[in-house]
Amino acid sequence: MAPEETRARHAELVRTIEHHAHRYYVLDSPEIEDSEYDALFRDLANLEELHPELQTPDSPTQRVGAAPVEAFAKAPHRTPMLSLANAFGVEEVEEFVRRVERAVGAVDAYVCELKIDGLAVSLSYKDGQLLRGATRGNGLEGEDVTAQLRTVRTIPTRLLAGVGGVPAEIEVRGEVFLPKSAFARLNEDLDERGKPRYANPRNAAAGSVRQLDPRITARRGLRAFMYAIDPPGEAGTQAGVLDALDRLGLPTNPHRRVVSNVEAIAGYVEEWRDRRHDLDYDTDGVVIKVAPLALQEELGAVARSPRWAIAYKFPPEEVETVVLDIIVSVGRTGAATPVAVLEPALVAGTTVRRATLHNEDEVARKDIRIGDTVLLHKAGDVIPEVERPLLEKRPEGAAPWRMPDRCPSCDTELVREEGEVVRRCVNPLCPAQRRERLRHFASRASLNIEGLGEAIIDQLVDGGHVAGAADIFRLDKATLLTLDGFADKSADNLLRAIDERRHVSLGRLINALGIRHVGEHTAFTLAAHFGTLDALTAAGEEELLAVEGIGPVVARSVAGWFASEPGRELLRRLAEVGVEAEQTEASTGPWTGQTWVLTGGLDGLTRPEAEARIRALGGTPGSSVSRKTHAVVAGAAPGSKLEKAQRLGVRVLDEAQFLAELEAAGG
DNA sequence: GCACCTCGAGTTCA
DNA sequence: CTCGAGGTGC
Repeated sequence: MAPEETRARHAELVRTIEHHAHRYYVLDSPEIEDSEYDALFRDLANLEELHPELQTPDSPTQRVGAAPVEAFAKAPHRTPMLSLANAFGVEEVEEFVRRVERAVGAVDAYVCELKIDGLAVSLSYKDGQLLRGATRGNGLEGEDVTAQLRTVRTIPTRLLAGVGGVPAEIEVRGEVFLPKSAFARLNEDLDERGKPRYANPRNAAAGSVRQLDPRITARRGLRAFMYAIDPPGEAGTQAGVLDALDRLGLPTNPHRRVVSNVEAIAGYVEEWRDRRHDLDYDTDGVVIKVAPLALQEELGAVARSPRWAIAYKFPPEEVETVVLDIIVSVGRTGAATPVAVLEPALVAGTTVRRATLHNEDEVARKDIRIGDTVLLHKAGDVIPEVERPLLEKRPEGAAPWRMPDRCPSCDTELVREEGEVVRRCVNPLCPAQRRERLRHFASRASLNIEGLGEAIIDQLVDGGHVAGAADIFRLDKATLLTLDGFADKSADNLLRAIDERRHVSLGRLINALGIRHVGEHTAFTLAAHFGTLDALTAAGEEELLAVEGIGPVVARSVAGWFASEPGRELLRRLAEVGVEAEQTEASTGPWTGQTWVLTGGLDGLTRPEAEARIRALGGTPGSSVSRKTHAVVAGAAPGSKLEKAQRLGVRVLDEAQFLAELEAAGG
């Protein structure tokens, strides 16, 4: 290559890389894959290696590769980095607005910004060049992490020159964070190398910035959003500050909003309470700032926080709480499950009092003891999960938990079968099991008797009105009226709901019987194969084994149930009260053989509706993603299934595309 | 015999 | 959602 060509190629690479980096931080919209970016980057590095004279201090390649340092130098802040006062409810935000407006009169503009859960930093630029990067530290003095922050792709080493040129000397402040996706990759990598994981993205970001070797920082994939600038220059409001940062090529968060009253602030908070889960970074709240900088100055600061801003904190997703007790609940199959009774704690918007501990091995593995202070979070934002005990807070004398030997409900011995993890109560007459079987019988996937919920079943059992499933169909109005909260109308409604279920689909009825190893899916498979309850009753183990998806364990369980005295008795009594199965036919359609998996919330239709429409076309609604999954429909706030689908290369549709495909298929 | 997919069972709160 | 375990295919 001729020297001028080389020079031109070098300049082009630098321009392209800076352009893409700019898309990343100003617009938060990557145009290209990381791998493509990395390839461009390698080209540039190779070129500079061959032609060192082309390399300048602000070349993108100079972001990485600085030598490790021994320790961090102290970095005093020119003006203190304040922290914000917190508001834990919307009322406290209202209070803040009142306080502000009492002091300076009506305010017509507030800026709402997402509060990024990362690490506060300050960047100093001189004549447009990144001079120093520092952590917040104690607010007065932080640590000099210039070499580390230089590796953050979205932090420009050189500011863009706008219309007015680049300010001679400025300091900007913001938050450095690790995207959730990069966090997941990092932990996977640490696992592989047998190193301890980071507990959350914030810790990982802090740990990555505080790497003495910036080359390690460079590999972590940190990003940043800036929100303050000093001096503000022409900007007259906080919104103007953010725009000015954009113009300089500094990364800002795009999801900000200027509002004029407290209702609109509450609206922003409400909107992002859920939407934030769709972002690839953690947010722990919303920062509300009085927009005009003149008013900010007038309001000033008290102690260590400004009076013109407040941080609204979302309810925490992870909290500490105390295990008051570990009780054992008995399911319909007799399975004894340990459940932690907790000091009520607010997590992700709800008060949690209990959390399953799955089984005794799990309790032992996590070593959870009564009296322990534990870390509690919500798996998939719904199911509370005890993560781990905080050993440093363990009370003296707390003993390891032991599974009881006897059923808490009927005092029968609990048996743990060879090779199984669960212990079971083997008494078929156990009251706890009987109650759970009734709940299962009436539940949504079984007979779906509307209005016959757990509380009412408990009352019916406790009052001696119902012992077995068939007794439900013998209930009369006088009995119902003796129950709590039942009046004329509610009693009639429940009786009608029960009566409607004397005719149900065979699949539902089989599921309702509560045969071990037979759930919703297998029940419908059996219904489709045998067609009638009589045919299924007559089927032997061999005949069952021939059914696709039925193996020896299930075949034995089904045949055994229909041959057993309690099984035959239940069938006899159900027939007596007029419960009959309807013939069911397997539906086939354009989607036969396709498994569709739904994740996240749908807008236009409910989950059961969506599943019904998939079935109507012959498809199968699935619950977990594998390579064989036909497609994944990702609604709002999709869970881990989306990630898995992407990893396996399974097609992902949004709700609109899903509806379009449904219509196209004739459903 | 193993890997991978599916399914069952248990659980939380409003 | 998670865990364990049954079923199937290589």
